[in-house]
Amino acid sequence: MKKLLWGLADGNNFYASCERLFRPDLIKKPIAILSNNDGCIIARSEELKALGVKMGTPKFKINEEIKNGTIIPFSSNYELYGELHNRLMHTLSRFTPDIEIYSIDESWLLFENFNYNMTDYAEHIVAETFKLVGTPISLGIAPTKTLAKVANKLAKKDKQSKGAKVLQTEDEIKEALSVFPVQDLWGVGRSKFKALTQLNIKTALEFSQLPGEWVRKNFSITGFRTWQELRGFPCHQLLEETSSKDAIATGRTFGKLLTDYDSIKEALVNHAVSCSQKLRKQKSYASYVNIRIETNRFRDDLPRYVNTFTARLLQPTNNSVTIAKTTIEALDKIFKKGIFYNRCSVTLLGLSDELTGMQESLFEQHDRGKSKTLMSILDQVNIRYGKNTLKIATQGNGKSWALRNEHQSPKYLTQLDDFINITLG
DNA sequence: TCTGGGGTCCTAGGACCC
DNA sequence: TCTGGGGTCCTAGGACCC
Repeated sequence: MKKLLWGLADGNNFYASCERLFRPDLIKKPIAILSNNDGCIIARSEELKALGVKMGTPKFKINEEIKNGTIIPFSSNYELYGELHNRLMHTLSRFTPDIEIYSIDESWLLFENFNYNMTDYAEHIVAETFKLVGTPISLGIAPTKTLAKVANKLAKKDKQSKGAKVLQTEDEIKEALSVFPVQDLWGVGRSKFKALTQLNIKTALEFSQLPGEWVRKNFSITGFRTWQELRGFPCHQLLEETSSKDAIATGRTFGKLLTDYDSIKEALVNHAVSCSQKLRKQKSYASYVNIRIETNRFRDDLPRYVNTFTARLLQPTNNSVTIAKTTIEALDKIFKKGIFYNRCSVTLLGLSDELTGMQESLFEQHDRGKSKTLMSILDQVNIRYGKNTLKIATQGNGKSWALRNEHQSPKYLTQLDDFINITLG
């Protein structure tokens, strides 16, 4: 019989660790990574957590601490995190052939018939990764993905654990689940937690001991999968890296409230262009463009307006100009005057693969070659000389809606000008 | 003054067909 | 006056994730 074990490896306070890698002076200091627009906190160093600052805290609530130097803020620097992510994943793939990248700082590792002492091996992976990449990780290993998540949290919590935890025997699993809060389980969100609280279910073990039929009936298929995985039956597989996305979205909150049509149009066109680039990168075509415009949901003093519109493209395309044009048409359907907007987004839907034969309408056939050449030149220039070197006319200059990021660190690994110079004396 | 962004999966219900 | 039933496909919206 095959022996399968799942590992979940994830970066400890990943964004904060990335920033700190280039600023050793910040070791042991509370670091806050801010969302786009410097809106709220999306990652914290251990020291910031210790201060009791919660995830998602709006930045203005820590302005005082930033000013007096207690908390060090960073605007998010996705180029830096992305590059360190690449190095992390590359390094982890040395330890098993079966790896699934799950997010910017997490990956699943599948160990099939590994005859090592898994605790030793897990500790080895953690130590080697830190040595080679420089950012610390934790690793949890168990018979299913859900249990590996549990093991990973225990590895993080237990300071004696060397960053690794393996749950293998029935007794080990039972003991771990008996003290694991049910709301911390992967797949249990606010709504399931509320339902479980009403049943007086507090631990993962108690949840796993509910009757299966009852769980299936009351918690839908996703809840049932969690239940099964807790009992050691794998429901989640390893997902292939090649699978394309089903939707591609770009959206941003504006730097300030906007009322004028032109600024919103400009922002939407930029999002449309950015979506189109992502679309071409995964080599697919979109059939629908969905746009959304809305007011600030926290401003009770202003009228609330949220509206979306989905426009069908005449035929599947990945041409930035066509998608931008359709985006503007969609805006014209839902734009209202006299409204204070604070965010807009574009989502491309109905994505189809380049390779799985598309129906071409007769009169557009000869345009497709031209469009492909134009888009490929656009992409090449922008990859080589930086984002938005070459733009389409309606993209504008971004001044009216640009976001704020006042605390951006250098792009140490991806911008030549930002590389650190080391002078050997 | 100031509250992120990009995804996936599931279900209910409407539209449409025969 | 009487007005089926079952299937599929699509979409909107909820829940959850990082």
